[in-house]
Amino acid sequence: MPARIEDVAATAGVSMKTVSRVFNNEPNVREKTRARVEAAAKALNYRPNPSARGLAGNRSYLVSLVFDDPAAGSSYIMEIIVGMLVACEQSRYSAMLRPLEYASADHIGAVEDSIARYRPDGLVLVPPFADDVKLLRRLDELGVRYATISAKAKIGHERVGTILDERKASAEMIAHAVALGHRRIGHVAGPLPHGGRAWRLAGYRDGLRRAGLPYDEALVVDGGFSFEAGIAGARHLLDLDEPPTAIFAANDDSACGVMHEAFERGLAIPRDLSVFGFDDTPTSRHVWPGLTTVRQPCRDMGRIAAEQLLALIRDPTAGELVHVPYELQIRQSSGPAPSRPRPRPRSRTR
Amino acid sequence: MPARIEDVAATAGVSMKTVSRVFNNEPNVREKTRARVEAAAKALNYRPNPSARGLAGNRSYLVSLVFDDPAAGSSYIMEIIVGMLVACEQSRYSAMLRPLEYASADHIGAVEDSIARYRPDGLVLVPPFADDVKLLRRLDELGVRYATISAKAKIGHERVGTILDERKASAEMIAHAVALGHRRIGHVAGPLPHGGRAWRLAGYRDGLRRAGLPYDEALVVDGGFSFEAGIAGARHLLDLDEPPTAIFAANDDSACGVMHEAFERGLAIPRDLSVFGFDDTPTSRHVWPGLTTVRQPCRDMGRIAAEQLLALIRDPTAGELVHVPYELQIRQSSGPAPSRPRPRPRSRTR
DNA sequence: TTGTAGGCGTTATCAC
DNA sequence: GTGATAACGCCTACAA
Repeated sequence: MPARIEDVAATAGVSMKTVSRVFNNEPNVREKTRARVEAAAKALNYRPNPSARGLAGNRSYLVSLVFDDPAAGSSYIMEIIVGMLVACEQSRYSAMLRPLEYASADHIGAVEDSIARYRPDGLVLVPPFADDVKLLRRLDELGVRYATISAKAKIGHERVGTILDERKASAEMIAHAVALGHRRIGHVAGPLPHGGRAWRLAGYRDGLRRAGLPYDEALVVDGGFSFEAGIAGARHLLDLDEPPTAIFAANDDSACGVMHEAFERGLAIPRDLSVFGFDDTPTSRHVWPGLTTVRQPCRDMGRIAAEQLLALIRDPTAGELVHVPYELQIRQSSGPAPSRPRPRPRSRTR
Repeated sequence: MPARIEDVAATAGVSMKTVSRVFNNEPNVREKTRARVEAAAKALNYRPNPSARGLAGNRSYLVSLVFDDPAAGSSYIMEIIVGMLVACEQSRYSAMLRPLEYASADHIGAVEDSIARYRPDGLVLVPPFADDVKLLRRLDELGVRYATISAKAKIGHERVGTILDERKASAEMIAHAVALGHRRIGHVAGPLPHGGRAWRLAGYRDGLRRAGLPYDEALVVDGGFSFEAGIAGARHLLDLDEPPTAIFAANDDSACGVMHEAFERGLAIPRDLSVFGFDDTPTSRHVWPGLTTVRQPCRDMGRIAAEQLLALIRDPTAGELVHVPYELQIRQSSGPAPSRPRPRPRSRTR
């Protein structure tokens, strides 16, 4: 029922190929012809049939975002995909979501399977997939194009995508804490297989070192990116004989867990404890007090990664790794270090 | 490079059509033949080419989720789409996201445009699109199939999808407040064009009526679904000569705004003010105290809506509107009404 | 600068 | 139950 390229050609009085040229921005079309074709297309409300285009061109005009399923629901992923959609729109591509279980026995097989099924022209990978050397190597073998969104190019496999220097951002966050007078700063680290963990932890250590503060292993607790991990981490740290006056959590969800546990103990934030997060999720603005955290420009990252990927798809030598800026969001969860030892925990205030 | 249906046919010693029949679960294939085909397909790692399938079958095997762009980032949308993906996976469909601006001059045109461009076999609509009579009528005219996710079938246009009785849920929430002794209950209503507003407001009124409490217009403030709207709404309500002892916000984001404003004024929750939300976003668990709210099974809703839509696509007489259950999540933001008048606001406690 | 022929990999039609 | 053949709508290659 919809108009076909043939109809447009007939209306414009040109061949199908000319219409095709116009729609694909190919050269060798006289301006006047181009205008005539465009008018005809508009009159007929012509849109190229994506399936036909894909079949004939041996492409799917599809890029997929590969991420860890448990992260579904996070605003991070949503922002990335919306950014990707922006980039895709302009290139007549579409974007699809592939939540896969990174922890599963054969996550690389799952990625391959997804590729075989949907035949995307390329992938956008976020951590932990973006940090997985084996996966990247396999994709290279298969000749599958991909863009990575990550904290650092680790292995030279990453060719295009975005990089946000999480290590530097974390160090800056620690510097902020130090400037507020904090000397004992705890860290609830990210989950083990996740790239974010290493860089944020490294930045934490950098920050301490630069401030001339010792690195105390007792102040670092293995955590995770979840609210519950934050609670557990805070319990551990606040139960220490000499608890920290500030806690840097590896992401906002776990930072919220830290705040939660502090409140449960009757601690006031930031009077008794300062808390820092990472990601700047909507939640970080919505909690009280507002959470001091690191903003990542997720939507831009998604857009840029897709743009670079599309460039790479067009031309295998094109595209680059783009550094994107982070931004400290100083809110009310961070304040001066208590001058005196913290008061004994009061009973719950509810 | 990947195996084609022809290769599978040759390997299995049957015709292409027979392979096609096997892959599409069509009848008239002997069990033994089917097994042979499946073995051949497995050996060759054959996957049907989606573009070719779409072109030949005059379908796209694609459903798209239409939602209001500003809602991007909300976990609500993310959960819906993940649910849709589950349903799609099984039917060899894929799902795509279409964030559109509902407030734009011609949002119906935008939907039509999106359909023309991507040719989905069907749409899943969430509010406010799902509540838009004009849009639904237009889609019917165009013969476009759709499923709605909404609070109530309003107009008979909705044929398949999910319904969650937000009115009843809201009334129940008010009943909960009343049971805690609250008599003056404020409401920060949702945004005007949004279906959610009307049903949640109606439920609020139902709840009051059933408790024998008067409906006081002064206690209802036009709000929105944003954190900022919650702040503004709370300011208004808490500035009243006789402020409410409980506030029911139309969603969790605005409820967080209410909590924020209460804290800014030095009020303790729930001692001085009880707060209720709607949606059960991750944030509602992460704030302190935890927000009492209404859980919607978003992932199920997405899955069911997609399932019903796919059924409708297969058979125009199939599919139905499925009622899905809500669930009150009683957390710590709701507590007994203060027996005495609220103490005068203290200075900020930070 | 423009046009023609053939094929992409599947499904639909209809015959056997 | 099974198979041959013609679409499906576009793009690539080559020709003019």
